[in-house]
Amino acid sequence: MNDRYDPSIIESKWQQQWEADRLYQRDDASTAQKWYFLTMLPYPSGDLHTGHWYAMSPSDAGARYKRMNGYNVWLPIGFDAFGLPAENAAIKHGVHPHKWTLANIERMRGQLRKMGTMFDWEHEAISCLPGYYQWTEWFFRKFYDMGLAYREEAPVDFCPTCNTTLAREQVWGEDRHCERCGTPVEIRNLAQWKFRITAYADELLDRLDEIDWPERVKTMQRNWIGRSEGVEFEMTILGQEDLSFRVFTTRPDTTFGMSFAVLAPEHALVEQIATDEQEEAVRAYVDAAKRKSELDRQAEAGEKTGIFTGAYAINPVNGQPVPIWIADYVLMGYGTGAIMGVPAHDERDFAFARQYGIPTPIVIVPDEVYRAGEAAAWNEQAGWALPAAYALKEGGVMVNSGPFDGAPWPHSFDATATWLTAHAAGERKTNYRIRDWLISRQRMWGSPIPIIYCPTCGTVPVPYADLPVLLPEDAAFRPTGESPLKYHEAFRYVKCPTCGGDAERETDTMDTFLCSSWYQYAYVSPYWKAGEPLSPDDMPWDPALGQIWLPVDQYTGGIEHATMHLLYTRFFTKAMRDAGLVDFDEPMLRLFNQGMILGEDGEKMSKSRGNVVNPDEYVGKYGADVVRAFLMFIGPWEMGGPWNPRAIEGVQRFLQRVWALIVEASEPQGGIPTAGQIADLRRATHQTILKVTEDYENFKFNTMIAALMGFSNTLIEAKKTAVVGTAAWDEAISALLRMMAPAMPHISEELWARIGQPYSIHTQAWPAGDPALAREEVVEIAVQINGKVRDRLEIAADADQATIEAAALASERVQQWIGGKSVRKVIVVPGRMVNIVTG
RNA sequence: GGGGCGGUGGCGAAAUGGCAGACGCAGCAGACUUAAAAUCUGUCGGGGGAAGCCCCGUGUGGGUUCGAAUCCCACCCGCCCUACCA
Repeated sequence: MNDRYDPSIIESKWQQQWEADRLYQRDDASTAQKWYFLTMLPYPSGDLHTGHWYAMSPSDAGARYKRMNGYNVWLPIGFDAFGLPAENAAIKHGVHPHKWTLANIERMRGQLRKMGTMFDWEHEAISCLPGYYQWTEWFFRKFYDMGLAYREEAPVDFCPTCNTTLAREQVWGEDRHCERCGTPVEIRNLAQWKFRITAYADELLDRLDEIDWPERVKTMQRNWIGRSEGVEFEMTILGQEDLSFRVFTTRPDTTFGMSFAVLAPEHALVEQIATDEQEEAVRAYVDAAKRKSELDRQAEAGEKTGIFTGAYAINPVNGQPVPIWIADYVLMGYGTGAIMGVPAHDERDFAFARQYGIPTPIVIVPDEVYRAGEAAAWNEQAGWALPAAYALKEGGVMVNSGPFDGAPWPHSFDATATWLTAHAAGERKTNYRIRDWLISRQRMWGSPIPIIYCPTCGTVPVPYADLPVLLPEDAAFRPTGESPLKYHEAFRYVKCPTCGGDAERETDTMDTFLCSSWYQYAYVSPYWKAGEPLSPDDMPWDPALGQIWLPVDQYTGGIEHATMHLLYTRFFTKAMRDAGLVDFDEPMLRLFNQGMILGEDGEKMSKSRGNVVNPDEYVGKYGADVVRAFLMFIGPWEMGGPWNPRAIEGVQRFLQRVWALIVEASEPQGGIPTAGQIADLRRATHQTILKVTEDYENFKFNTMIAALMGFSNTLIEAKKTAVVGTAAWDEAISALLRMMAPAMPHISEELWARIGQPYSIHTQAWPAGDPALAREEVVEIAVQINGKVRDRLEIAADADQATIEAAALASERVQQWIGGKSVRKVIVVPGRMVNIVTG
């Protein structure tokens, strides 16, 4: 029998065995503590790539580790199966997206099985099947009833390549490009469906403090939500007291410093207030602003342009008139679309004032300056004062502000806010950067939006009992990328569910991020109530099972979803809670973001760079265990890093050595092992268990593998001695295999069987590390003189400080280095080192 | 412009206030072999020395400390996010 390590034989053998035994099937009856481990579901592009392996195999190891520690672990899998590539394939090859998608899924299932994960295939969910998307539609309908879904005509981002609108979160980068295809987006005015995610802005922000997520993601979400507290108040127009506009500011304490006001070009008041002399120029500016693309506006960020309207507004705090300008640096979409210009205390206003020679009175000075009575020196003639002024908030004091002079931050905010509330129709207001989630997509391959437009009844939601609105199976795809639904008469022209008259169906479909916003719930009981009529009182999953498994305990996935999927699914959960579907607030309690696996050249893998690593090739050559362990060994999981085709051989050698260690007979050793040999072996075993356990807990897979390599090297040495066959030896081998099991499930199962242990290693208990056995008896201590190592001492590990100090000073070498100098100080760190400081 | 992460041998990296470079890759030398592959053994940050050893070394410059890759300040470089949000 050829007894070399041959993964091609053992891996498929055990994969079949596990599946036949339903080893990883979810256990709903267990009394053990449940652990819902979720890794972001893949898009069925057709091939599992290295990135999937990098995300999934450590996740699987983490889940398996938890299982061996007594948890009732569930690791489900499914496919995010709606989306553009399927539609593009349909246009190109004439194959229906449904067929293309399911063929890809079939192929990827095979690849995923070869990874040797503990995925529970019996609860697989595919988002493009009617049994799944009936619930995606049901959620839309539910949110519509709750007032969380609404339709609005507004300027929106449109990707000309994908031929659809996008959510604000899906427009990336400086050039505002489409997150999927990279094309810069255009702005279009369209009637689109939106979800009122802004209704949860506060909660989405505040509950970030409650979840164990990476700070990085939390920061990104905080910035994205962008809450700012301020005051909105009214300004009237000089000579036209019936006209007014409102401005929003976070710095009411600077109102006395207002030297102009600005309206956004789209502001409704613009036409009314422009004076006759200025009217033409204002109209030209507004027209130019309209024509300017988002890109142009970006390109000239910093450079300010604007036009004077000829009108003046009254600053409510001092009754002074200030010129009203139009400028495109003020955005209609944020706040009120109008601002007060305080150039001395706002960088943007300053740039604008500079451009047009507007005065910049200083109204806030540093506390020290005020107390020293030097506030007068801080005026706009002093060039140094202005740059120092605009960042002033904390530690600033109001000056040149009438009755408020001397008010410090934050009292200055409160006092002026109160005054503006009483005297300028003001109110405290919180503004957010986050916008409502635009969910309409002008594409066919997504969940239909269950809405019917009736000339008589208006917008009518599809009745719950009529869900789901099914996608047609005979859609004709157009090379232009236009949605076939628009041209599908049977789909589009329907009777109104209310009046029975002729009506039209909404032909836009929903953003596929809706599908993934609730997939962790869909896994609980996939395709729940498929084929049955639905009602508003339904649950989208079996509530008894949901009680057991929800919410997700550990989530893993890439950082790229920080302000998309991870925000949307949090919103969904809060809306679901308010609909009475769940009784918790957050969908995923812990999150870990793995890094990105790069090509050999250290660059992102891409076909155009030609640096794509095909995992199948390496799995064929080395086996899944080697590929898994190698990906974990590369470096810290959160860091990612380049693929190195040579380094993988080191991991292969490691597994081959472990194989030989256990399978090959040892040279018979005469004699009996010494107590010291046994103690050394057990110490190595328990030290490794403690280290490896800690590393699995913290997802530090790279040092976990390194520790196992070190331990196996120790055992290979020990195999040459008489310890082989002792209880300590058996303990070591058993522990080694169980520690390898989560990361390298096949080889450990095979070797476990070969040493005669009961199937399966994956249902065994995790080895317990004993700190007493792991403790060193004798340690080497470095002796430093003035911080430089001059000697090393072997000393009992439990020696006290005095003993260590005496031993160090007794050393001849140490005395030589001290020379005649006096010892000023001796620092002893037990078990580590001594530092002798001489004078 | 703002925010975040990072910079350690030829390479991937350990070490997060206590002996820098664990573990692995590559390299070098050797064993086995007719030879090669595979495997095994040794070596492997730089400089000096016959050697015991000594000096230098974690992007750069300062600082705190008995002691700094680790903490603080300033700067340089790389990557990611964000961008006129009042």
